[in-house]
Amino acid sequence: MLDIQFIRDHADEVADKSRQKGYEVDIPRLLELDAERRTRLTQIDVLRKRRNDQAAEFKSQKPSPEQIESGRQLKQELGEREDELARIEADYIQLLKKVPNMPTDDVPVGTSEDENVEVKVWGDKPQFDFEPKSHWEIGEANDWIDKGRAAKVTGARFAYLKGSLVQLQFAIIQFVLDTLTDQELVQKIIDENGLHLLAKAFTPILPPVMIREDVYDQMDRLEPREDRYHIDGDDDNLWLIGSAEHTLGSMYADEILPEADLPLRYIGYSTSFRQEAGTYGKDNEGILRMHQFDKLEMEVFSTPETGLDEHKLLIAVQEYLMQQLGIPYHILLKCTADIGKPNARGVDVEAWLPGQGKYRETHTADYMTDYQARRLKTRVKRGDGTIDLVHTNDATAVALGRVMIGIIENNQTTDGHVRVPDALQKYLGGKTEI
RNA sequence: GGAAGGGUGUCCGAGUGGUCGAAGGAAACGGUCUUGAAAACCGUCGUGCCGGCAACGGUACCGUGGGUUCGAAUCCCACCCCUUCCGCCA
Repeated sequence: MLDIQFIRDHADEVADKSRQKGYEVDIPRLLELDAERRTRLTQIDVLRKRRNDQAAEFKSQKPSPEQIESGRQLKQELGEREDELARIEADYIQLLKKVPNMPTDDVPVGTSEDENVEVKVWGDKPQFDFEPKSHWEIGEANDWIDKGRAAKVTGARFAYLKGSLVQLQFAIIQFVLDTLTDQELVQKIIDENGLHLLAKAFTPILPPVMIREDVYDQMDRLEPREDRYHIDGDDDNLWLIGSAEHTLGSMYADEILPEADLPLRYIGYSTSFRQEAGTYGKDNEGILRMHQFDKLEMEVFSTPETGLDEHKLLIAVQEYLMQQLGIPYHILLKCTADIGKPNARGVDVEAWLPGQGKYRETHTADYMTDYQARRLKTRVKRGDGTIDLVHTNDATAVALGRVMIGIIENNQTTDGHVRVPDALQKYLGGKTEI
């Protein structure tokens, strides 16, 4: 949610930028409701003061029947006014929640993901003296991926992963955890990128994979619901998370953190669940688009001043990991239409997939400024005693399925095996090929 | 699932109808003392909203929502969450 004071002060800008992000919000109507709400609130405060004064008077001397009657009338009027205000406020909040976060100045304006801007290309695309295969061809040949039996048991977009592919997944997990918990390495990445940040390692964390509806909504990630899985229960209102971000970013809701504790950097591991609504027929082969996939996710809580640098740190970590794994990639600065409602800035890393002959998204980095924190009420108490909303950042460290596709397709050998990236060999018992 | 207890400020914790935005303690911040530090002592010390240039004033908030009352942290109802014991169980 955006700060109403900011909207009052920058009404035109908010309307413009909301439109650029693809959200049509009636800002004049919102301001009208805001003004109405404030007028009513002032009137109600006057009535409340009268009630409080009266009550203070009655406590010292017994009220007469007439005084009790006037108090009763006051209560009734107050009740009516408060009901009116509640109705106005409900409309006001509903509209306020629709206003998206404002993009930072360097976010390109665009109307679809086609207008994302390529800002960097890394790595040489591998040259093969044979026709490169897709990951599903290699996966099936090696008995690593069984979608047929998964379809029987759970339906489309599920898979059994087997054998060496599973060991590869655990090797990547261990590699990433070792990397991000290494404070010296984090320091090195910060220094190399000229960031002004504390060298603090990431804390590994296993979050819940279910989330309460109210918290999901506060994170501003409940919509579109068609892409979420709801869990039916007698008295639970739980959803399956679509990303570890959902339960990581909300963990400090309603808390005021001491500034000395920041930044809080987490590396979470969890399964993610997505209905993939509206993707019928898209990416049906292989394991690129699944209803269920595992992911290592970074989440950072920071002061407002360091939020943007933390965002850049997360992108730098993504690059470091891809380079260590030797997967060619490029980076897209996402345009206004593609960054997402709570985002101020967003970047995608896309891996080169020789089997498909194109780049496909493997990572995303989202900078939310204080937009999520405002509704979650996650705040920081500064050294001088003032209270501010924290800034939140989340970013993929590794989406296991998609990164494994990158490894399989880029490192495939003539005889249909896969070369293990140097960085992972020690986690696979020294194996150089699977 | 059964039984009991409980949710109060950054934290711990008192408070069963008006004198309570809330005792006391801790932490934090400022100061005195000290060569310095610790200790001791003094002081400051919740958040949101509305109005105001500001000092400040008003109002709301004691898990959430409703109710009773002239008046609710305190009484009633519902819900959420936590703890303990029993049952079941990876």
